[in-house]
Amino acid sequence: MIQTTSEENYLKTIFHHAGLSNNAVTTNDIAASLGTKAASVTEMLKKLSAQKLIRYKKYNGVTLTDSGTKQALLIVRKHRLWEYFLVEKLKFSWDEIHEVAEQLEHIQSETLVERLDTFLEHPRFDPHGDPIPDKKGIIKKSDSQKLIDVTEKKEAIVNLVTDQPELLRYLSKIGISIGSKLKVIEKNSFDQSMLLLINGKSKVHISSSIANNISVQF
Amino acid sequence: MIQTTSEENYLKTIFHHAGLSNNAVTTNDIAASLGTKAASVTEMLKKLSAQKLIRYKKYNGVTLTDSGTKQALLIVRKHRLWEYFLVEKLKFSWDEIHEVAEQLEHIQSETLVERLDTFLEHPRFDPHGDPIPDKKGIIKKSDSQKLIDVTEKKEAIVNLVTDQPELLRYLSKIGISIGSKLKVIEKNSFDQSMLLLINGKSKVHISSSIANNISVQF
DNA sequence: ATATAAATTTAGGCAAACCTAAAAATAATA
DNA sequence: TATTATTTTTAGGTTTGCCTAAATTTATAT
Ligand SMILES: [Mn+2]
Ligand SMILES: [Mn+2]
Ligand SMILES: [Mn+2]
Ligand SMILES: [Mn+2]
Repeated sequence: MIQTTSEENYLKTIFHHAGLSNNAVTTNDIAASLGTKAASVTEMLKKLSAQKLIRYKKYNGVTLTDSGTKQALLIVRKHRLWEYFLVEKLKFSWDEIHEVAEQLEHIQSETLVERLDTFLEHPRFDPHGDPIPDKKGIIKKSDSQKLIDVTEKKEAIVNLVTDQPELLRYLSKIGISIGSKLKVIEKNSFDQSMLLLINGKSKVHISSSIANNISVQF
Repeated sequence: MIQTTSEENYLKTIFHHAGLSNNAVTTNDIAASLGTKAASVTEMLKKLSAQKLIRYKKYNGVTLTDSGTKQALLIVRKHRLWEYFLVEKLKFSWDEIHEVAEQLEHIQSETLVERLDTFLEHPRFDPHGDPIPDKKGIIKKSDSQKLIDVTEKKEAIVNLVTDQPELLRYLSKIGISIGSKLKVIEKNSFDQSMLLLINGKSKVHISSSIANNISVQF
């Protein structure tokens, strides 16, 4: 069965909130993410539940069924493939793409997704480092940790940042991108802010809320 | 002001029916094209008229205003650019693209259109030979005539076919594509059917309804 | 010129997706 | 535990874009 754009957005939001272990997601969280009101969410949950895309028990939050997860993964796949396309082929910068991908992810055509994937040579990560689910919905998660949790003073490589335009523009400004080498020079235990050495060159001080949105691997 | 997908489809339909001289288009024609009912069309015409995208006088059909024409041209531009992309980059065949382009043409992002156009190196015609309006909405129309009107027995080159999947598949089957060289060997004055020589090789008999959907130049 | 037919508009409804305000259930706190 | 606060659901509306059926206007044919 084909979903409406709105239904797809709800599925995707539930997926993002639930995390890999498919935790229950609350009505309010969904409303906040989608910029709608709780009453609207409740209505939609009933519809999705009737289609067996979610498990819904009044007042108990929702989880995705296998079918719902599959749908959500396909939308995420499309979103990330399009983001990759926009950056690699159309030369968009990483902070300009999310909005457009939000529209493109709803284009209905199985052929389109697969041919796009082929054209792009099966990319594994989108421009923010988020993994692109394969055709079967399989995501291989790389081992990375949040920069804020890094204690060692070894060199770390940026492999994931949060897809938020303002953050992304700020990171560009201070010279951080996917693949950047970071060394934590100093960590303020009071406010969790950090002094970083970026690519062995510039020293930059970042707040904890920035550090919380960057992940690295060693 | 931003139009809904539905409004955009109405504008585009009116544009296609009106032709270059912007003739008045009837309610019924619009309804037939869009697969809606006349009553629904009347309703939408009022909305478009209120936005000054069309000139509408009850019972008198509609014409596009300059603003409406501009909008319609942009949608046509997007449709054709995406069709070109699907064929040239994603290796779709010319009969598979219309449906997908119908969706893609409604993606809202000026930057996207312009970067796509640049990426594709400013194509002038879509895969069916339809001209792609430039950024300013200017279409350069090539001098071509319908195959059905060809009398001379000179060699003609196919430069435009109607974008209808079934027709396109049939043309592919008999070996006609954009750029094919055709010579009219025989013309039946009773049913307007023709015997063609295609690319100097195969002889094929086509009905008038096929000949009516192919245009050529000399 | 009338009568009939066709095209168009109006009237009244429906479904999707949103809303606000009120009611009900659950959670937190005194 | 009783009270208060928060979360969620229900009830009742709105807008968009569609529908059918009936009324109206315009076109066609006798
Ligand atoms: Mn994104
Ligand atoms: Mn992303
Ligand atoms: Mn087309
Ligand atoms: Mn075309």
